[in-house]
Amino acid sequence: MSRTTIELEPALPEGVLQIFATAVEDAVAQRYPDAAVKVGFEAPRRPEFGDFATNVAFSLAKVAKRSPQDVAAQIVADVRSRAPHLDTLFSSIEPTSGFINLRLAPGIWQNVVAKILREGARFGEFPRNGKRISLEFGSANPTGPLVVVQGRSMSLGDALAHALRFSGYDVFVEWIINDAGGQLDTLGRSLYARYRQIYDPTFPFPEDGYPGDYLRPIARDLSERDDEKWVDSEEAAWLPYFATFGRDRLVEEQRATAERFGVRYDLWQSERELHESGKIREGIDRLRELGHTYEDDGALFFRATEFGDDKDRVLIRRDGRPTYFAMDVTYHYQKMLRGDRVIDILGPDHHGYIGRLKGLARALAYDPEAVHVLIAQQITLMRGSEQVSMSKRAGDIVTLDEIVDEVGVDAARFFFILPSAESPLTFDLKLAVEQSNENPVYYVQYGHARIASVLKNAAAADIATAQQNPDLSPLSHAAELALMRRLAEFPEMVRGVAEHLAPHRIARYARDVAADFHQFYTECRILSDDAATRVARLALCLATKSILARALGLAGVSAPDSM
RNA sequence: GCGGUCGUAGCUCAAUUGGAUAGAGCAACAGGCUACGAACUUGUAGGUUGGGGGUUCGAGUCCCUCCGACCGCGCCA
Repeated sequence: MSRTTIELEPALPEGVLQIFATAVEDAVAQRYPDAAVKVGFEAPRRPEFGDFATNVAFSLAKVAKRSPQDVAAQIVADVRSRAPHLDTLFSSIEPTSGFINLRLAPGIWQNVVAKILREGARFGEFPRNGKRISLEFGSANPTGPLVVVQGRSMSLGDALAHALRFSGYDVFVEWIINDAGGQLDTLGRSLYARYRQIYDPTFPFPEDGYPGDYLRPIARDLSERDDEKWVDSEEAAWLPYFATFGRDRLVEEQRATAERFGVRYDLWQSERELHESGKIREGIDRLRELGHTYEDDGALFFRATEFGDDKDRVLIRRDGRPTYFAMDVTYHYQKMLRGDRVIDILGPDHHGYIGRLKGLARALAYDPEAVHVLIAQQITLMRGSEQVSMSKRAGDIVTLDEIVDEVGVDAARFFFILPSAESPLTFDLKLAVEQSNENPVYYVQYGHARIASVLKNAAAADIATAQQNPDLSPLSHAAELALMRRLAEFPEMVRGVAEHLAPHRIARYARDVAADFHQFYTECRILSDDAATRVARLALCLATKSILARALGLAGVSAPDSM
């Protein structure tokens, strides 16, 4: 395909497939007037079957009373005779065992490269669709440092947030601070014990207190500020003070860890604030208005059994205090008010909650299908072949900060989103520390750095031409076609992440792009003696670099020019 | 006991939501730099997708049933 043809007729894969689909529909309407078919395309798993395939012949086989193989062959023959110009758009159209396999002409893929170069970071971005999403992830109790589970939750959540924004949604990212109820008292008592131990090392630590050493520096700061002021006072006097002081410090540290991890939130919602501001009533009142509550034995119940739960749930205790569930009702009610969809990423111990939250959505007259709960499954930390103990009760926690110290943000974030959220993850610290090539982030980053290195060796004039006005027609080598085809998948990949809430696809896609580039690099000399080839390949490098950086960026991983 | 999630190569995980001969990485073995970064690449080997049954042109995917693992089931948070 000549260059002028490309400019006059910027045929992109989606458009070309649409043309083919229309041709097939016309042919089918002619031959089988009663059959209503929708022509869909999929990417075959095996590359020798081409770029795309359609399975229309299978659904027609019954109506046609013929084998799918015959139907497919007939359709291809019909389409060929009716639309001979298709030969300029496809390099092959073949019926194979019932499927119709399609291979696009190289010029179509070259057009995608040109589009990437033209649009840069905006390539594949969807227009704003006006839909709002409330997305919560990472949330932890304010009673200790963030650990590896929150690391995974944040990696998944932040990548998902990026993909959703890129797909046109307005995403509101939030964190709930569980700072109400008894656990904050436990925090206060634990912190108080650490404080007293500064003056008297034999001072007993509470049986159910939060072990580990992380409260000691906070206690030290407290003693520097207040000296021995609290040593002789009553618990009623010091408990609220210590609990609040501890919470503030720990939330501050959690926020710092999140920022270091590259994650920013639109809202840090304090549970206690929901209570104190009276907002806690709103969700409960809403349920009451809708007639889904009743009083029994002095307590207020939610009729959860009418919404699929196995038991009615208490909202207000006999003593008048609202339960955790009441807070959750209110919090989710607010999320439903500010989002057309609500997405929670929860820990593995909360998956009993999925049904309850969907039931709650129905009770609140909100579409349960618009509520999504993603469970970030368990992580097993290993050091070589030895499992790292992470018992919170025993106090031997491994903090997220320690992990980042060891392996860096890039490796941690990439590793955390590599498996799907529902799949348990085994994370070997020893291998990550060794920066062994088992850690796939280096593979992808190396691809990016390798391109940067080639560009450094290229002439500035060649790069300028490649960026601004390249003739891409020399790109026809198998490795070049495979790479171009991969780059073209980017928008569809991001859409898939958003639609299926599957951020792990970002990491796998980035790896695939890198693999296709490395193969291209091995098989094709970029800085060729032939000027036309050289400029075209430099253009392909620029497009690849842009897509790699974009994919890594979605995952929150840096794209270095050298490493 | 009830409910949820899951079970795929020796290990860690995919599989475009029902498509063709189930794919990658690591580990193992055998190859590839006098040229742009070998942190790369080519090939070989590795499987009854936990077992069995069903639905249909077609099942890792959907239904039933066993086996096994993890987890939830409080007027705790």
